[in-house]
Formats: sequence, structure tokens, C-alpha cells
Amino acid sequence: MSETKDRPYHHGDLRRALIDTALAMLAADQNWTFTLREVARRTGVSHAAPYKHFRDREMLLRELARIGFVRLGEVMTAALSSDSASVREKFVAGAEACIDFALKNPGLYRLMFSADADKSADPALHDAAMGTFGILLRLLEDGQRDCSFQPVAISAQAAACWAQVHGLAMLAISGQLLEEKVGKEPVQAALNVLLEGLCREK
Amino acid sequence: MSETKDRPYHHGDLRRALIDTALAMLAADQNWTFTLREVARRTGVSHAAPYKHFRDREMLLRELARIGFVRLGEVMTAALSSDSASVREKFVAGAEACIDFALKNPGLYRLMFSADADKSADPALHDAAMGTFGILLRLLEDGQRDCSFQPVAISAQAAACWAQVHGLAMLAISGQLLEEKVGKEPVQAALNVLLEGLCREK
DNA sequence: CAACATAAGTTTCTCCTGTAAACATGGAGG
DNA sequence: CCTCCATGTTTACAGGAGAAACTTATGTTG
Repeated sequence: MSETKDRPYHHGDLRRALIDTALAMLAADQNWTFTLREVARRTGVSHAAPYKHFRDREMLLRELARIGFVRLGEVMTAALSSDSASVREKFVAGAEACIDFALKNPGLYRLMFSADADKSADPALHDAAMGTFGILLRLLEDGQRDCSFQPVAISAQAAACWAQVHGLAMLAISGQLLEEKVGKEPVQAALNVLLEGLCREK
Repeated sequence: MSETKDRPYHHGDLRRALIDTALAMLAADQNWTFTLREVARRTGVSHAAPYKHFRDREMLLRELARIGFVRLGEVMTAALSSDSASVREKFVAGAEACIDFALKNPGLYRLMFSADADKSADPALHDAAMGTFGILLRLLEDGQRDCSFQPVAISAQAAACWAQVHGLAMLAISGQLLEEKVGKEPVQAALNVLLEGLCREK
């Protein structure tokens, strides 16, 4: 209650409020067409106020994407560390966490990989994305160390896994999975195909 | 020369002209922010003319996406049929053709899988996408028939392959491949990992 | 063959967005 | 206490989506 209005500056922590509003809208609306004015409106400020905190529309989008990568990293890390399971089981858990995240936050996930979130334009965004990617790399290293995974170049395995999981996530979002042409448990099944090639022993 | 102005109706085959202009712009401009007015302008007509051929902006976008799927199907089919190679080689050729297509037409490829090209809103688009997907299905069937691929549910293999190739394509477009964290030939390497799980004999 | 119905294209208008510039305000430091 | 500056607000302008009304060529029909 005492923190209902923790506004460090003159009116409020508008930057935070704008981000929260935008994230909420992104979560609520499946394919939300992003407008700065609408965000400002719902935050209860004038349409020009956001420009005091973000140079332009894209800068806010990139910040949202950055937060998305951080959160994705969190859910994946949580999925990995929860069990004292095998590396293979961890891998599946991480992949499912990622796809689950994408399905629950389709707008945010799309944004994270869209052209609007230009990673070369924002080091913080780039770092966040690489940090999340690093989770996969460490998992693969663990797998190779304990001889669960084949001793192939990590980069190749990483590319394959990242592409696979990201591809599944995108297809799932697009509704091109879980439908006529694919089976009932396409994610599990597809991961198994990948794991056949990844793991040492069948 | 006699067909320089094959205009069935009153002025020209504007529908075709608009599509061509839009495709050209999509190809030229890496991350082109699509505006109907700009397309109309470059086609040399008033900004309201397109509305006589497309109900709205999205309808044109969906048609562009549809054409994209048709073209992708063509290049993949060409890649498959060129050689009398093994199924595995054909698979690699098809995958590389897809990724190559994405790299050469990043704007179009992104559009094809973006929320703007809502497949549930356009049967023709849906059919085109499924047609391209069918190429993969038939290849997998061939592979299972001649015992190159494991006798797993086709849907699982299809989901895995589609996700993998699409994921690689998206990552390649985003510039997240071919870089620091992945090796020099990430596509080949990643496909190999997948094929390890796909193929019967190592 | 002339009159016309209509497809195709143009003008005009309204509402919305992004963004810049000028103006206002209130809290912190001298 | 007064002033400065970060954080707002208002106002303004250039574009875009799309609707409605207006215009023109073209194919059909009496």
C-alpha cells in the first residue's frame, strides 16, 4: 500500500508504466498492432509523453523484446534446474518451456524475432538474446561432458537445436502445428527425432 | 510487343502490376514497411486504385504470401528433381533451397510467416502453404519407402524437419546464424544433426 | 449505332499514427 | 525562496488506411 505511488521523479515511473502497459497489451491481444499512442492512452498520459523515455517507437519495441529474452531465459533456466534429471530430459524440458512461453506470449515472442527488434541496433537486446542462447550452449556442453550427446562441434548442435525449437515455436504460434498435417504430440515427436541424432546411445 | 498493353478492361492489368511492384519492393528493401499508397504510387496510379482489386492492405499481403509459397515450392521441387541423388541428398538440397530462398527474399519470407498473412483468413493462402509442406511429406514418404529414413510417424518427422528448416531460415534472416556463436557451415552441420536422427543407418 | 450499365480509376474526406517543437509544472539544489 | 531541469502537455504537421462520391472507358443491348 505504501508503494502505490513510488514515483522517483516528478510524476511517476512512467518508463516502467509504459513498458508494463505495452507488455500487458502484447499479452492480451493475439496480434496486436503496436501503436505508441495507444500505449500512452492506456497508461493515462499524453501521446507525446513516451518520447521523454524512448527516442522512438522502435526503442520501446526493442526494450520489450529485451525483456522477453530475459523472461524466456528465466523460464528455461527454471525448467532445467527444477529436476535432477538426465541431460536429455532437461533438454526436452527446456525446449517445452520455450515453446510454452511462445504459445503463452505469441505477440512478445513474435516481436523478439521480428525485424522491429533489430539486434544490431541495441547492444542490450543483443546481449539478452545471446544470454538466452547461452543456456542452450551450456546444456549441450554438459551433455557432451557426461557423454549423453555426440561429440560433434557444439556450434552445429546448437544451431540445430536452436533452429528446431525456435521453428517449432514459430509454427506453433502460426497454428501450423497441432493441426491436420501433424500428429497429436508434434512437439514431443519432433524433439525425439532431433534427439535421435543428438544422443549417443539410442 | 503486341502484348505491351494487354489490358483486359479499361486501363490495365492493375492487379498484376500492383503485385509485381509490391514483390519488387519487397525484394529490394530488406525490411520494407509496407504501405499500400507507396505501392500505388510506384505503380503510377492513385492511392485508392488498389482498393478496386484488394479489399484492404492485408488482402494484398496475403496474396503476396501465397505467391511466396508457390515460388518456394517451385525452387524446392527444382532442387529435389534435379539430381538422381539419394533421398538424403535430396533432403539436404531441398532444405538448402528453402534457406537460400529465405536469404534471397527475406522480406517475402518473413511476410509468409508473419501474422499479417493470416492463413485462416484465406483458403488460397492456406492451400499454397500446405502444398509446399506436401513436398516435404512426399520426400519423407519416399525416404521411408526405400528405408533411408526411420519408420517413425511421418507427422513427427515432418514437424521436426519443417521446424528445423524453417527455424534455420528465420535465424539466418535475422543474422543470428553465420555469426560468433555458430560455426562456419551451420546449415550443413545442423542438418547433419537432424539427419542423424532421421536416417536409418549412420 | 447510340444509350447505357458497369468495372476501374481519381478526388476528396475523415480518422489515426509517429514525431517534432513550443509550452507548462513541480520538485530538488543553491 | 527562487530558479533550473526533467518530466510532462498542447499544438502542429506529414503521412497512411480506408470510405464515399465522382469520372471515364468499355462491352452489351435495343
